[in-house]
Amino acid sequence: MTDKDPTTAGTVRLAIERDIFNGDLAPGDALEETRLAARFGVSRTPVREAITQLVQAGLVTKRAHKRAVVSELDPGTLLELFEALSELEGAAAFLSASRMTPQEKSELLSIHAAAEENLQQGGDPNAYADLGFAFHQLIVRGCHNSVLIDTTEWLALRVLPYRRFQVVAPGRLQRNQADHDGIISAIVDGDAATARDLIQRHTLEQGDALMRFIALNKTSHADFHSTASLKGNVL
Amino acid sequence: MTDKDPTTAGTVRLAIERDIFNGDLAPGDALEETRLAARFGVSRTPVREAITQLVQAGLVTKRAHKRAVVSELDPGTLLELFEALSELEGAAAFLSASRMTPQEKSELLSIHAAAEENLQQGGDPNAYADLGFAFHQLIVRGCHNSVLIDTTEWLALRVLPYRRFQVVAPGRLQRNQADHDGIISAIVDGDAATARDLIQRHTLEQGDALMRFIALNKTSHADFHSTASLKGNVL
DNA sequence: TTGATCTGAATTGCATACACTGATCTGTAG
DNA sequence: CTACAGATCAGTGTATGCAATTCAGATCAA
Repeated sequence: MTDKDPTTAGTVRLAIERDIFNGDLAPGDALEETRLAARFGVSRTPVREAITQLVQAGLVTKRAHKRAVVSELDPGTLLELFEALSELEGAAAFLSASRMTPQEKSELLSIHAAAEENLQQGGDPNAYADLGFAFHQLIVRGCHNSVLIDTTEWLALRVLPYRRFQVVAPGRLQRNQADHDGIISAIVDGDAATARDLIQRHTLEQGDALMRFIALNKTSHADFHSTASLKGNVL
Repeated sequence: MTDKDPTTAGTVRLAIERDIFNGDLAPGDALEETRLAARFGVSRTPVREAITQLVQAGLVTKRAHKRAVVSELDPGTLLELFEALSELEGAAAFLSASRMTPQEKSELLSIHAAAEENLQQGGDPNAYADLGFAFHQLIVRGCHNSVLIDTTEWLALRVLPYRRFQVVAPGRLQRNQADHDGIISAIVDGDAATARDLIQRHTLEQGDALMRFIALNKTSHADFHSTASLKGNVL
C-alpha cells in the first residue's frame, strides 16, 4: 500500500491522505476536485483518480454526481469497525505468538519499554500514542501473512482520522500499558490463545472508549468540524 | 459493494468484474484501456476509472506506465488469503451464532437442504458450488456487522477468479457437506465457539485443496491462460 | 545463432474541453 | 408572506488531444 508511485495521481493521493491524518481535512469535509487540482497545480484528472483510490480505501465517501467527502463514522459504524479490527488483530497476534522472529520480539520489547519510560516520566501523550500505534503494528506484522496484515491495516487506517479525539482519561494510559504488558508476555511466551484473547479485548475497549468520547463530546466534535472547515477554505 | 451506480465507470467496472468471474478474463490477462473502451463503446476515461477501482479492490494489478493485468495469486499468497479468510469467517460465524434472526437461520437451513438434495441426486456440481457459496455468504452476513461483512467479502472476491479450478476430488463434496452440517448445527444451537472453530478449519481446508490443485496442475493452469488469452483478443 | 541497441509504433498519463446533473436563487402567483 | 416554477450556476462525468513512456521488431556486431 505504501508504494513509491511516481505518477501524479499517486502523489496527490498521498497528499490528501496526509491532510486527512493531520486533520487539515476532517471527517465530513468536502473534496472539491477543482480546488484540489488548483492547490496541487495539476489538472482534475489525477485528482479524480486519487479520490477514486481513497474511496476504495474507505477514507472517502462519494455518490454519483455528488461531491466526495471525508468518510464520517457514526458511533455504530465505529463500533463495528473496532469489533472487526479486534478480530483481525486477535488473529494476527495468535499467529505472531509462534511466528515472530527474535528480532521482531526484541523490537516489540524495546518499544514497550520506551512507552513505559514515557509513561513514568509523564512524557508527551502524543508520543505515547505513537508508540502504542507502533506496538500494535509490530504485532500485526509479526504474523507474516501479508494479506492479513494489509487487511488489518486497511481497517486501522479508517480509524486514524479520529485519533485526534483520543483523550487522556484518568488512569487510561496506565491501564493501556498494563494491557500491553499482558499481551507482550503472552506473545513472548508463545501463548497464542492468550495473546489473541488479550489483544482482542484490549482493542474492543479502545474502540469503546473512543466511541463514548465521540458520542459524549458531540459539541466539541462540531467545533472541530467548523474550525476544520475554515482551514479547508485554504484548499 | 453491490451499488447501483448509474455512472458509466461503475457499469464498466461491473462488466469487467463479470468477465473476470466468468473466466473471459483470466488471471494474468492484460486489460488494455483502448480495447475495453471500444468494446463498451465509451471513451478511455471511465475505463481508466473502472480499472482504478478494480485495482483497489485487489482484482487487478497495475504499476505506473505498465498495463493493468488481472491479479495473479501465487500459491503462497493464496494460502495467506485463505488463512486470513478463515479467521474472518470464523469471527463472523462466532457472532452469527448469537445474532442471526430466526428467518436467517431458516434460510440457511433451506439452502443447506437444497445442497443436500443436489448431492444425493448427483446434480450439477456448479449448482452445488453456488449453494456452498451462498451458505458461506449467509453465515457471514448473519453477523450483522457491515464492516466485518464487507471485509470478508472483499477477501472472498479475490478468490473467485480461481473458483473454476475447483475440482471434484473423490469424496470431497460429501466431506464439504458434512462440514457444513456441523457448522449449521453449531450456529443453530448458538454454540459460537464451536461454530468459529469448525468454519475456520473448513475454510482452511478449502484453501489447501485449491492451492494444491493449482500447484499440481500448473500445466493445465498455463493451458487455461493461453486459451483465455485467445478469448481476450475478442476484447 | 545469440545478444545488445536503436527506432518507431502502441499505450499509458495528464490536460483541456464539453455535457450533464443537482442545487441555489429569483420572480411570480396565490 | 409563502409556495412553487423556472432559470442560473457551480461541480461532477465523459470525451478528446497531446506528451511521455514502454514495448516490439529490426539491425548490427560478436
